[in-house]
Amino acid sequence: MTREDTRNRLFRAAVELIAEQGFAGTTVDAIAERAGVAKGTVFYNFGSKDALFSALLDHGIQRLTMSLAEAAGVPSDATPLARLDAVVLAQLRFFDEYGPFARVLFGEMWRTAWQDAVTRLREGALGVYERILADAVEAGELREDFDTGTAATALFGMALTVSIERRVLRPDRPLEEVHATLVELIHGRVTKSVEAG
Amino acid sequence: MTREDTRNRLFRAAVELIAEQGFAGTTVDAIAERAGVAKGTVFYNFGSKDALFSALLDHGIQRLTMSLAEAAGVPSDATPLARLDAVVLAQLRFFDEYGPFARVLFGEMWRTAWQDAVTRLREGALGVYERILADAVEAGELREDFDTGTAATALFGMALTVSIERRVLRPDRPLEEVHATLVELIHGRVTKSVEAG
Amino acid sequence: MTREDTRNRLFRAAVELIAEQGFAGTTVDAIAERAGVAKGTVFYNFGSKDALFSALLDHGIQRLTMSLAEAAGVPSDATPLARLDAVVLAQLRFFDEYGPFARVLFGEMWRTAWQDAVTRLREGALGVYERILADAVEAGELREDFDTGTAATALFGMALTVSIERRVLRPDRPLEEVHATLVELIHGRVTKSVEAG
Amino acid sequence: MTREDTRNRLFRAAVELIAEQGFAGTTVDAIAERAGVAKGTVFYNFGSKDALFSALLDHGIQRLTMSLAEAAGVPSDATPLARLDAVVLAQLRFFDEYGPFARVLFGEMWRTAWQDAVTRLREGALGVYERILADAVEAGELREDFDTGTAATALFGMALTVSIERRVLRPDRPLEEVHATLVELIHGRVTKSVEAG
DNA sequence: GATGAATGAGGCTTCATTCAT
DNA sequence: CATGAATGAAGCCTCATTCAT
Repeated sequence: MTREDTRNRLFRAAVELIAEQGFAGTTVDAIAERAGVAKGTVFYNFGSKDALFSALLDHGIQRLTMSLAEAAGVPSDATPLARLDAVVLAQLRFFDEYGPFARVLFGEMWRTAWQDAVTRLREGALGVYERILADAVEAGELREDFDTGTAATALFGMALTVSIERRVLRPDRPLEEVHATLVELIHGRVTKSVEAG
Repeated sequence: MTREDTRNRLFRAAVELIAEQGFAGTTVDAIAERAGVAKGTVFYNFGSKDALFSALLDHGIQRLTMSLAEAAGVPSDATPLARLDAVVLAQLRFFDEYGPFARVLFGEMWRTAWQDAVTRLREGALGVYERILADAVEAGELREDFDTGTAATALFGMALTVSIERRVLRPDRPLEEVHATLVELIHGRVTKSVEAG
Repeated sequence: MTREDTRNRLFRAAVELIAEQGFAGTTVDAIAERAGVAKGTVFYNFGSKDALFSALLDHGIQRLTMSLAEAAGVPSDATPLARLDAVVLAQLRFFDEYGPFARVLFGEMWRTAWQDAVTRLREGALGVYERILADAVEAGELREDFDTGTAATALFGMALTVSIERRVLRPDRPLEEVHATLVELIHGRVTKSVEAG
Repeated sequence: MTREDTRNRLFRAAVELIAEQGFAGTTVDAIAERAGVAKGTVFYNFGSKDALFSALLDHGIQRLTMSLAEAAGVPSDATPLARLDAVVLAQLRFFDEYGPFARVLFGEMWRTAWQDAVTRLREGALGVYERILADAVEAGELREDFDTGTAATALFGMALTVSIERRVLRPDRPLEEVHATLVELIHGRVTKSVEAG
């Protein structure tokens, strides 16, 4: 499957380069060179730089969604809270493994050009968070009119921002410690002694 | 002060356009046109497109830092927790008012080109969060080795992400409700009934 | 004869597309697609895009020449003038049937690249006109030093231009009316009343 | 007027090159080089290669129309027939002087891309012919239902084709002889002895 | 005979920057 | 102080052609 091989190599090269230098800062020349093919091959396989990026976004979002969804469902009888922790950890792990993609998502996602991708992200990754929160509402753990949409975005953005900052400024910090801090934050340990006091 | 006028108009035009189309997607031509001046004037006043953007980032970060710092300090005798809420509200308000800037920050901040700006952001805006958390540690409200740096980033990223999403997808939602949701999240209301149960 | 089939389909596709978009505006990809074959097949059968076009021009010029020659010779004892009318009608009919070819001829014939084809056209189609005019000279119907070459070109260009314009702007107009107008023009009806007066 | 100078030089260079090699065969690089400016200047002044060509077509058509109209109107009391001869001569002269333009017109005019230009040509240059023929109809020199539109196209195409052929194959032939031949053709000298006989 | 993935030279276009006015 | 015409490096993209299957 030569064709598929070529596409995959281009994919990988594009993700890496765009993560390093942004979409605009990455030339098709560079992508082709890193993939070890001629420039024309990029266009033969994807039609345009934009289309390549779009396919790339789709692919990443799909993988991210699957990772979070899997974490959210195992074990299926866990409390919403436990599942929330698992999803946050899954998100941190995903961006740890596919670090470049986090940067891409962060940097380019809000361009109006990729609104479709944003929609898919909302329905996919954010949807996982939102469903857990909705379960918590249903289970009586959150008040009826809790804004699960905003909260889902907040949790996702929190993990995303922390992931990027860790990569850029403190790559040596263990993932588990970061996760512990976030969990503590979410679970209200911050206010515990205050409320206790 | 014609000079200052021109600079301000260029500033505003640049922020708006970069927010809409990103840094790379914004041309100096477009900035000049929206500001109502000739293209040469941009270079006469700022030297280069990068320098304009850099000045713009600095300005925004400085204002943001001041907003957060002010919120953090009034009233000075409040508990760390109350001050944290106030800072989150201040951040939401800032991005509500200077919305385009949030997008700029979100999209371009992590480019290696603007590392200085990131550093200033850390020392400024994130510093405000971090100091409050440090106060909480000192006050015994958080355990000694709590990672205030990561938590500060998480809180900042949470408010930032929510601000942008609100502007893009739900601009009619009252700011206060969004703030209430975030505060609830941070304060552990999410887990309350669970822990209570 | 699969081979011949393929060649014919490529021929038709090429003529149509080149007529619509010109030689340079027509891609080998488009020709292959319209012919329903793979791109490589074009090169397998014709060697190059230029060679395909060349073969196409030759074929068209040969057919055109045959059409005109046939009209010029039947009946063989007609006056030069009657034969001229018949040739003009034949040319109009030819371009009515092979309309796209007229556009191709019109648009690309004068490129220095296809000088050979022009030569063949001169010797063929224009030659038919020229021979009739020469007959008229010989028959004393035209003065000895009448420039039959220029006149042949003029008559040919007249019919060609009118053919194209009819296809583009007035396809509903009956061919016979167009022919009548041209004949009237050539035969000097334009000046008749003047001369009569 | 540096700007206008530049535009004019680009104009001239473009006409020459496009006449020599066709629109598609002419690169913007070549146009810029012949005009003695940088490539970017072409786009600064005309926006695109297409726009340059469009402007060029417009300009040529306007000039051609003016030349023909002038010839058609002087002297104003001449018979329609005399004015027709004058217009044919004017067209030959125009293409003799602006020879390259004839090729451009001939080769590119029928592309659907330039339909506007074709419309202007019809209303302009062809209109001049048509008006004279209409005058002839009104003056009783032509029958009432004579198709002046088709005849105008025929006369125009005749002169156009002859002009190009002369440039390509017989540039030494005096213009006046060519004109004489065409006039003879139009005026029915071809048929004279026949009708007389 | 036919295919279609891959190529790479070459084209059009963009745009930050310069500079003479 | 400000202008805007001009620049040219650099980018995206097209497409005729090749070749292994």
